[in-house]
Amino acid sequence: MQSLEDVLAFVRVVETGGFSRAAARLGLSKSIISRRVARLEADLGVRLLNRTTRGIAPTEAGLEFKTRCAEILRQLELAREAVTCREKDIAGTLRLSVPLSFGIARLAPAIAAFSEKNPRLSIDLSVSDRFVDLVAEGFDAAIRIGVLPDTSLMSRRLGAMQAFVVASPAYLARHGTPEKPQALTQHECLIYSAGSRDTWQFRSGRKWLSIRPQGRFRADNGEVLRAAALVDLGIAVLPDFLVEDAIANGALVRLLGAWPMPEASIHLLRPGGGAAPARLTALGDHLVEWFGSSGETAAKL
Amino acid sequence: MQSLEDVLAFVRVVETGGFSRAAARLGLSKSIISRRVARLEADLGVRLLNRTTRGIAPTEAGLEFKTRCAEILRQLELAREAVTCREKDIAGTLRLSVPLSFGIARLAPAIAAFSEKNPRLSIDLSVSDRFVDLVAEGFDAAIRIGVLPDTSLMSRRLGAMQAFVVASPAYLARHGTPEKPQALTQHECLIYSAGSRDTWQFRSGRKWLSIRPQGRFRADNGEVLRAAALVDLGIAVLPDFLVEDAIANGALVRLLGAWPMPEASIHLLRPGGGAAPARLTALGDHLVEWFGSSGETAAKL
DNA sequence: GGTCTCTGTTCCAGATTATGCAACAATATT
DNA sequence: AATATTGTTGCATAATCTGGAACAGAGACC
Repeated sequence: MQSLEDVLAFVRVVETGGFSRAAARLGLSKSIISRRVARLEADLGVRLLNRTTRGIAPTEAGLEFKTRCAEILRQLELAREAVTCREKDIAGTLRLSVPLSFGIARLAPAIAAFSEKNPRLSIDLSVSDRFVDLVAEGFDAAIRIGVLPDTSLMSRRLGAMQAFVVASPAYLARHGTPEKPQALTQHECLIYSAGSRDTWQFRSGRKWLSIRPQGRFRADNGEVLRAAALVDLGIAVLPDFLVEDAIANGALVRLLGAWPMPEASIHLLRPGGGAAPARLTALGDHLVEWFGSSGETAAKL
Repeated sequence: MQSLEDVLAFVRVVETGGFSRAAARLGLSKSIISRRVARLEADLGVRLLNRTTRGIAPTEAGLEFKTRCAEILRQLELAREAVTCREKDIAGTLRLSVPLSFGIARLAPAIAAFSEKNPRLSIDLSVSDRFVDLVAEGFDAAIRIGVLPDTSLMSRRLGAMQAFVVASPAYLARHGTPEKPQALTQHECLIYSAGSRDTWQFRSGRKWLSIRPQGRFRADNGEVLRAAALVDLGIAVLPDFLVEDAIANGALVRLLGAWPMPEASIHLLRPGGGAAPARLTALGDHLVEWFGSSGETAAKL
């Protein structure tokens, strides 16, 4: 395996017509250049240069090798430029994994707007509540809500999501309205079965209150729980983006407003270390801005 | 200036799918490979691979860089050939893809002998049952047994391999010895699950007899099937090179000798047209002679 | 002819880098 | 739970690289 430094030294010697000039060109001593070319000749088993004390002349083999290697060096530079320019360019393909309900309700418009702003970028969105292996499945990034699952991933906080306790007016008419969190244990609670926690958290002054919900209905999807609440089955804890409209139109009522629930952070996750590609940084910036304004909207409810 | 060693390490990592495999291929430790690729990424300022503890996946940039650099490495090899008159010389590097069990059991000694005869030649042997793309993965040639898969490759027949029906003496003592091929259906057959055929072929006079073997044990590797036969699990069809020793020492008995199975041809494949490089022609000559004499040996069993 | 300048080569000692082993954490498999 | 495999990193040793200096050969100039 020839060393590229040997090849470069040789090519420069032929181009400049001498070892000393090549050395000056490359900012090295002439002894290094002499040695590199000699090593290249030894590796190849071919004499590339005829030497006199007054200079050099390439052999026929040397001329051919120089021609080919100058092109190879050029191709290598093009390869380097291709990958470094790409990283600085908002182009190519961006593969994203996003949560199901959040992806449809909140992210689709955000990413559509981003895509419109960056027409040279293709976006491949995979919508799933399943935890994907970003590396093995070839994703550039994932958007995740709540607890971060894997510390080997690089994360950037995009904003927050607020959970509300809600029930239908008909349910409340029949069962009464809970006046404080502890009263929930006397109610039919609609339970999210994919959560990392089996308690509902409320802030009470400086403290956090944990309530273990009881109920006969469980589901691992927020939209299903919303549907259950809308048909009067019970009290649910649901993210803002799933209940904003129903609260606005009166189909659901927000409860226990004096006991706020914790916000869940929205994060952009990506594999590995080092600098993020430009297209990911741009997406992150765009989403921070998007959720920044949307987050304020939710807080006003 | 990227180092060619770094580039080569990276290209091999992508081709083999991992650092450890690339290290084995290049005969270096995995720590060197890890560091060379990391240095290449640092030099370029671009992440080329996403890493987990279980493996790697090239980034988009990584894929592009690999594609370009594989070509650059090839051009460099062509430059070398051009000046060393390699076409007429048995020197340089010969990259070969060979089947797993056959490569280990039969080819290694043949190629070791060839290498001894040609000390200026380096040999890079890749042992795999996977079908490789000779051109894309930079192989000079492949050795294949049986059906030829791709007519765009140039092939040269080196010899043949004979399959035998075998079982252990203990299995036969317990279950009896089949007197003709049809009796195999009453036996426990050990089935090769990676074959292109689910029948066993026997010559009966001028005709071919197909028997569909029945059995509870399947494997996609000949050595596994041999091991199963040695522990009395049943009757297997195995190539000569895997059972010669066991037949010679009585651990396995050859059955149904009067109904020969078809020979499988051994071929040397290489890409493209034109004249073969001298080193490939020499290898082919050497292997023809090697299998010629070995083929006779098998026929005597 | 003598001197100077330029060329490429090789020696030498110090600086720098490469190497493989081992340990480690993470993950998958049995 | 134990084992195997993956890729990363620390460490000590070995190997290689580097530039300056010395050298020989050649040409230009006075």
